[in-house]
Amino acid sequence: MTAALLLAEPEPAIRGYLERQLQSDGFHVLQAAFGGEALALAERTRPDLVLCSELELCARLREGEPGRTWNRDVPVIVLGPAGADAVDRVRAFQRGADDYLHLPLVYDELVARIRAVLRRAAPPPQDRVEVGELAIDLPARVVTVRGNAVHLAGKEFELLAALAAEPHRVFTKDELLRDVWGYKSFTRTRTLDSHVSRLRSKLEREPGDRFVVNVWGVGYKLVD
Amino acid sequence: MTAALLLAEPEPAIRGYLERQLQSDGFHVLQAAFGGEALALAERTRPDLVLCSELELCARLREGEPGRTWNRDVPVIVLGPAGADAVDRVRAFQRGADDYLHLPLVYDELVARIRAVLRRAAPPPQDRVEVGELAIDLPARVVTVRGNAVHLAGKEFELLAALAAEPHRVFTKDELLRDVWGYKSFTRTRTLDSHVSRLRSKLEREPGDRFVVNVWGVGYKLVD
DNA sequence: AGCGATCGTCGCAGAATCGTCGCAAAGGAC
DNA sequence: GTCCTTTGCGACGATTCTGCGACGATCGCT
Repeated sequence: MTAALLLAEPEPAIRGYLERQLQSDGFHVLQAAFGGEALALAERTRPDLVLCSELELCARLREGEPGRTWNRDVPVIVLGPAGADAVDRVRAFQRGADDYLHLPLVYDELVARIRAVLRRAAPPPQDRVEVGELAIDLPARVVTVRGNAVHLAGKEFELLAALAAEPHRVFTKDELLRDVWGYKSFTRTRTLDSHVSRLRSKLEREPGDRFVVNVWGVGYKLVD
Repeated sequence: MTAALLLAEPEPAIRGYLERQLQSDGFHVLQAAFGGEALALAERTRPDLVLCSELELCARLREGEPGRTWNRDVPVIVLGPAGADAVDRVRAFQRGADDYLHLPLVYDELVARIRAVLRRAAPPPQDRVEVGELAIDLPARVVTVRGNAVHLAGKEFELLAALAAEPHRVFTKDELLRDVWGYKSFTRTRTLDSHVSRLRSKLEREPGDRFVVNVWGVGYKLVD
C-alpha cells in the first residue's frame, strides 16, 4: 500500500526535486502549485499526507466546510522558509500541522518524518474485516457472505479490500484508481465501474443485497 | 495478532502519552493507575506484557497466589524514575523484570524493547503442524496424509514447510522463491509451479484432495 | 420535459497465468 | 563409473482475468 502524498509547493525547482526523490522512494506524488489547486486535488484524490509550505493551506484543510468532512484529518507536514525560527514553528503547530521542517531540507530527515507521521496516522493493520454479512480475511484472501465463501478475482478482491479499509466512507474514483490500479493520471475510464459491477454480481446474490454503493459524481462506498 | 499491553503508570501525563503512542503502533493498551488495580486487571485480561513503574507490582506479579498461576510468567518491563542508576536496574531484574528503562523515555527504544520482550516470550516454534488430514513433523522431516507417510524430496518438503508456517495465509510467489530458494530478484520462472505440481501429485492421491491452492496472480496457500 | 453527465451491465479479445509433461544437468550413493 | 533421484526450466495447451467499448438506464439540473 504505497502512500500518496500531495505536494503543495509554489517553487517549481523544489517541487520538481522533491517529486523525483519521493517517487523513487516509492511514494505516489501529486503536485499542486498553489493553495486553491491543492485543496481541490486533496478533495478529489484524498492523499494520505499533505506537504505544504503555506500555513494558509494547512489551516484551510483543517477548517472543513459544511458537508465536507474529508481532509479534516489528513496529516500535514509544513515546510517553512529558510531561516524560520521557533515562532514560525509554533504557529505551524497551532494551525494544525503534524510536523514542521524548514529549508534547507535534509531529504532523509523529510522521509523519516513522513514515515513517522504516516505511521502515527495509520489505523492498526487488521487481518479481518466484517461489514454486515460480509467478512473479509485479508491474509487468506477469502471473502464470505453469510458464511458462504465467494470466489473473487485479484482486482475484485483488492477493490473490496480497499473499500473495506474504511467501511461507510466514500472513496473517490480517483482514489480507488490510485490505490488499486496505481493509476497516476485520471483519464476517463470505465474500468473501475466494470469491476464494481462484477464485484456486485458475486457478492450480492440475493435481490436487495447492496454492499457496494455508488455516490453520484464522487465514487463508491461499502455499507451493510 | 496485536499484543495487549497493561500500562501501570501512576502519572496521568505519561500514561496518556504512552497510551496514544502505543495504540497508534497497533498495540492494545489497558491502563491502570496503581498497583492493586493493575493486578486485578492483569488477572482479568491476561495481557501479553506489563509496563509498570513500581517494583512492588512487578514482584507481586511474580509471586503468584495460591490457586492463581496466571501472570506468574507474564513479561514485565519496568520504567524507572528519571535519574535512576545501576542499583535500581539490578533491583528491577532481581524482582523479576524482563527489561528496564528509565525516564526520560526514548519512545522508539521503548517500542523496540517491547517487541524484543514479546518475541522472546513467544511460544517456541512448532515441531509439528497439522492442517486437515495433513501432518508435518518438522525436525524429522516426515509428512503424513491420513496417517500414511509420504516421501518428499528436499525442496518439496521445504516448500510445504514454508506454506505450513502460516496455514490459510496466501504466500506470494516472490515470497516463496525468497524463503525456499533464496532468490532475490523476481525473475519469471516456472520452478515454483513445477514443484507445486510435484508436491500435489504426492500429497493429493485421492481425487478431490487439494491441500495446496493457487490464488490467481498472487501465489499459493495451504488449506484443509 | 429535455439535456448532458454519469452509471450499470454485457460481451469480447488480448494478455497473463497456471498445470503438466518431458528433458537434461547436477548431485549422491554404492 | 554407474544408477537413481532430484531439480530447474522450457514448451504447450487450457484456463482465467481484465480493460474497454457499446448501449441503454438513471441522475441532477434547468
